[in-house]
Amino acid sequence: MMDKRYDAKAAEAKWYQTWEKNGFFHDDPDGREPYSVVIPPPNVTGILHMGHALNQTIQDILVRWRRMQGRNTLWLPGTDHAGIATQNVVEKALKKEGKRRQDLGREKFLERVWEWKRQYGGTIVHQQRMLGNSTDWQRERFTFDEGCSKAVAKVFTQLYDEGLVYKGNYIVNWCPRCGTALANDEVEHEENHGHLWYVRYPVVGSEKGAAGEPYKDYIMVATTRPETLPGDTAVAVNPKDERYAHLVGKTVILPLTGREIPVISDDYVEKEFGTGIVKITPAHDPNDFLVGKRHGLAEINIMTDDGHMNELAGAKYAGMDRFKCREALVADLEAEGYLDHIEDYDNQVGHCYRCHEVVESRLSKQWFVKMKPLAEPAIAAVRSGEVRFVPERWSKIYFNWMENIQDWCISRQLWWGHRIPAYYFGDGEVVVAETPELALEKAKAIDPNVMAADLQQDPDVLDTWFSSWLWPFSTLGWPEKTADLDYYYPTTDLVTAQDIIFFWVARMMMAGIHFMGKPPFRNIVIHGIVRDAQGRKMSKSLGNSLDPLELIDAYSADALRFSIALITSLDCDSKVSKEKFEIGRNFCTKIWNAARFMEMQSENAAALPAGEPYGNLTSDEKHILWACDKACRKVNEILESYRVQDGALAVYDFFWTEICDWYVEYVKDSPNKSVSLAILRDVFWKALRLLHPYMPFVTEEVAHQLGYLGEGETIMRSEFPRGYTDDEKAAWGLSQETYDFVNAKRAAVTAIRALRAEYKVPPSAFVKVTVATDDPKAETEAESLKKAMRAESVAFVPAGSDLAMPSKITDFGTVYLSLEGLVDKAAESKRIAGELAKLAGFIKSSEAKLANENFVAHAPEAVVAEARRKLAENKEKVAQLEKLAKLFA
RNA sequence: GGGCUAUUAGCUCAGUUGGUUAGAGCGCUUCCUUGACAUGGAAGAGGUCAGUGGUCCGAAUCCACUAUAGCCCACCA
Repeated sequence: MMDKRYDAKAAEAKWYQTWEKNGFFHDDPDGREPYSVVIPPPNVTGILHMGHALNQTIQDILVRWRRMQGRNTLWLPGTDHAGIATQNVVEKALKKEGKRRQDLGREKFLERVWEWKRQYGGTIVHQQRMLGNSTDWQRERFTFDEGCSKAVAKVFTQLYDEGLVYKGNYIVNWCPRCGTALANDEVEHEENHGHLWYVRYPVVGSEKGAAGEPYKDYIMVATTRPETLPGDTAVAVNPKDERYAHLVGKTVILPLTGREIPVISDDYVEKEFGTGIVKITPAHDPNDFLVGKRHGLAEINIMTDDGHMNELAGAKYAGMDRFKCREALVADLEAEGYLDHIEDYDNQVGHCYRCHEVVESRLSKQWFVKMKPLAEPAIAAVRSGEVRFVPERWSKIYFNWMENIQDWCISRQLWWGHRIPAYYFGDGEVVVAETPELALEKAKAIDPNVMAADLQQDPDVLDTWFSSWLWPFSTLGWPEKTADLDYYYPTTDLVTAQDIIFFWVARMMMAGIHFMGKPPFRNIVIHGIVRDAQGRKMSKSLGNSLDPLELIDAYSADALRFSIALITSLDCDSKVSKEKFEIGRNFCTKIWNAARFMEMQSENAAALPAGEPYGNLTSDEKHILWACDKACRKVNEILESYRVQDGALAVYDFFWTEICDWYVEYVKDSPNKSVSLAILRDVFWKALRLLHPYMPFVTEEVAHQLGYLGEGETIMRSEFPRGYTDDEKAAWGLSQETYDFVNAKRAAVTAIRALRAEYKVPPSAFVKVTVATDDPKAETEAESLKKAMRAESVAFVPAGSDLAMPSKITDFGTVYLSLEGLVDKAAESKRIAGELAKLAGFIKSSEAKLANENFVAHAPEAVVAEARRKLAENKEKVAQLEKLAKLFA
């Protein structure tokens, strides 16, 4: 006996264990068509959030569906070592002990990180199991495991040998808190309410003025960053700016320092902005850096790597925090009469995407990847359609970025990450090799006397994304030639949110094509971001996050998954609130109760072999089989185009409306119960399998409870329903016509129920019903109509008959509710008048349409025919209603 | 500054190549507890599809402009 209530927690724990233990998530390469997906690896420091839940639910739906279709399926899980994020977490822990990473030293610190990973790194991996992910845990990978690390070293070396990796002294984004360089896209720009300081730079040779105005002749410079002033090596004007043409070539005095700097002209300067004169600080601004290169200016670095001023900023400011220095320096400028005035000014300021510290532009030696040569074939692969974005519009954004791609700064001044395989020796010689041994070989080729101990490995590590961009093939064994790599690469689908198209998707495209010769996936499926009910991004600081684990606890994983699928649109972001997950929970309950009904009825179900013709079927039986066939085809078709939401709707409607609301109600009073139940069993089993990708646990549990599956079997490897064959449909006498006939019958039932409600007939009361119709089939439905309408009797009279009783006109015929003296003539007359008015409107519009020659000539035949039919039908309805109206007048 | 997207019922959203009288869930109204299920059932109310103009026999759907909202990219100090 099934329990009255479904115990989701017990079922979910039990089935996940069973699936994993029996290896149901695992396939080995074979002769079948593969379907492979790699999971976007979450940070090893991460905890499961709604974004993961959305992303992974979509993937698991696709994966389970394909697996049930018989494809050899791989969904590869894993985590990302997340350089900065993880290092920050461990450093924070150290801080509590009053230590810094420098106190431990590199090796000890890395031991601590690995220790941390062993202890806490499994959190998210455990949480993913709660979702029901059918990921192949036997193939779980980590971006910092041995295999991935080999791949990283190999890739770096190869790119270096090809001249695509180079080291250069460039201005980079620098996070003073993390103490490392950041790539451009690791910087988040935020609106900042700041100021524009107007500072006077005296022209050399001008006379000293009165107090408060030290020099008579000066030029005025506007800046948002006064603290960088000690690093200025020029001021610049636009070459076309006539106001300042006379100044170019002259020299001005840098306030507070007394240093003399030239006035130069450069197109970069906007005449309209500020005063039209810019201070140039090549070591602390990316634009100024380029201007400096063009004009051969000195680069003066005035800051330390932790955001303090150094001695080059001047003795007074050395050691000062950069923002403290700004205040101090502005105060000094004012005191000395250099500050003209201050304006409020809003601009965008870059922040570290990890710790949110204000990013500093800073000159330093870093490693870069030349991206243009890698980007070109990656652009071509999408242009040619070899790789497809779903929805397609994301390709535009991809092209836009790829066509304006900048070189990628890949070195990070961290300890946690893949160490750069570059080795220095002798007098600035460098070799790059996959291992220290190979490096030594290369070094010996340059200088035979070099010993292993002479080689100094580059202290920096690589950007985390430098391992993630290899994920689709490094996880399959590359650079080894493995069977997995051969079979599962390229992967089929990549499912991810829009926010990592640049970080990750675009770079995987480049690496895949460059190292494997083929793009890493065929379809890139981009879904929206989960937002709160107000449309805000979910974040810890706002406290508006929903915790998927809490939702699973409250409603079950199936409920979470189904609700997410139902509210997800690939085209836009989804707003969610806790109540939305009740939909899934309620659906779960509905499935459970429908299953209980079947169990209770099971003794009535004769053992009819599935697939055999059932003999003479009633119209309701044909109807459910036809609806089931439609649902199966529809769901397959929908999932083929990744419309996970539409699939959920289709199966929800089929299960709830068709099976539960109508067919189960029919079965209760069916004249030949054993056949009706056998059909229900068949249809129910198909419905369970259609639902399984969305709600894996409850479907598995019910499938076993109802005996569809035996010990050791699983729904996740049973066949995904494709609908009935033409032979079956013919044998059972299914047709669109029968289907429509039953829909009409339902309309008649609904009409009587509405009349009962209007006339307040108690639900317990039996009524007399008369149906006016000429359809000879109608009479065969008398029994089922009686039950559904709760009628004492159903009589049939010819169409066009009119009785002085409340009635509604339906596709089935006109249904009359016999009330024997209870008829409210006035109310009925009013209702009829209302209906007539409505019909008059319809008739008018369809007459106008049919009178239009162009409509008849251009519209598809079916549409015109339908319009004609509808018009005739409405006219008939009007005639009938007018007769009735007289009776109630 | 450049690019993208959205605007449909009180709320959240569907609406597949333009084609009958625009749908769902939640919420709301009325009624219904010995019935598989009140986490349920039945019947309802509720929309000039943001606005204006255009193309077309026909527009929620295609085009243009306007309004509003949001996102992404970008070096205006």
